[in-house]
Amino acid sequence: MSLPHAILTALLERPSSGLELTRRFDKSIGYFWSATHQQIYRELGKLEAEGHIRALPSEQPTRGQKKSYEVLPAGRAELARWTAASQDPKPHRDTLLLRLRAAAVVGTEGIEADLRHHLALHRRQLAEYEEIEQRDFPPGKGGPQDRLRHLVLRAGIDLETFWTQWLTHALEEFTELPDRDPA
Amino acid sequence: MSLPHAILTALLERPSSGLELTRRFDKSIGYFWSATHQQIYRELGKLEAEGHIRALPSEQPTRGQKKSYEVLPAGRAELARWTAASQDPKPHRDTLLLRLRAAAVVGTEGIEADLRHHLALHRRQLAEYEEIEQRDFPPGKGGPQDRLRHLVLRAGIDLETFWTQWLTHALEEFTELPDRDPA
DNA sequence: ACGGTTTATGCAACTAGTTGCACAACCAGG
DNA sequence: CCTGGTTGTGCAACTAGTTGCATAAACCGT
Repeated sequence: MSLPHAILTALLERPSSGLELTRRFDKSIGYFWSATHQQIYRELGKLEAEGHIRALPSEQPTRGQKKSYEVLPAGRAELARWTAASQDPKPHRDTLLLRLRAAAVVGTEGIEADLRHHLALHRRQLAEYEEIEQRDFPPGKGGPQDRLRHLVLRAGIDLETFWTQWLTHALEEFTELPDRDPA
Repeated sequence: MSLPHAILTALLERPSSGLELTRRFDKSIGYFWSATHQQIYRELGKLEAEGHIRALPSEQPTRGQKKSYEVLPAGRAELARWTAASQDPKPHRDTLLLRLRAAAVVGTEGIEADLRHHLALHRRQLAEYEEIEQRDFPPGKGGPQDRLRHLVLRAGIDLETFWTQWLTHALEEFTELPDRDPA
């Protein structure tokens, strides 16, 4: 039940069309809640039907015509309600760790290359986050809103840092491992 | 497409019935790939139909009768194939970070209590992992299989460590925050 | 031998997310 | 002007995971 609230947050930050939202998800909110454009369009339809958002009345659009949305008071209220309500953390899932565990049983064939691949991706993401931090959060100032957003970004940075370190360590272990199949 | 492979791994480690699997998922594999008993039963049915596993022929069971499964060669081969094949990491989703971002727009009401709740859960999980580490991975020895499994456990420990630190830091920030609504 | 609890398996319906494709408008270049 | 790429919206079908419930046997006290 998070996607509609992710969209409400994004729309409160700035009213947008479906595609604009999709792009903004790709490089901001999507870092911790990704969504495809189809999910977003479907959800926009629902939110509009529920009276949480409305299309900006600039022109009446048809297919292929841009359509922007803004949040209505009911939508803001719903977002505030959801934000304040406590939620149990969903168990997280990680395919790579699963594969490593499987590798302990059926052999490590092929995994090392993939560890390198993941390492490269995490390094790239880390660099991107750090760039954003330098651009958007210069040291020492910013109101409460900025403090919160910075906190979220820090989580991203620290997570990526963790993964690059862990993957580096894992690769070191691999070089020490006898490379025969343990099965 | 990970659940069947998680099950194959678990069954290779030890043949089990559906409920035994469910319990083992709750306190081992489920740490990074959780599943409910319904998912597991459904998947066991599919895996059996595909010839990847078979019911141990101890007795012919009906409803309410324990039924254990073991992995067939075809199942082991499939697991090896899947383990070796490279996969793109799935984007991860985190409701708490999303809520924090929403809080920057609609106010921080109620979130602080939940941060404390999450902190408690992560601390508990961390303690559990560390207990497992002491019990199952005494320093200095172990074959390649143990090295790999320890590596996976380390990822869990380091992740929980990260979260406890980040949440602690976040709570500190909160005490410094003016507690009025930024909206 | 009965009734209640626990153990164990399973179906059905639902919710969320993904994939593949269709289609309209709009914008260049020849 | 028409053709082919890009932008933007959207439907339909599929896959994965969750929730709620049904059912059967086993075990246990009285």
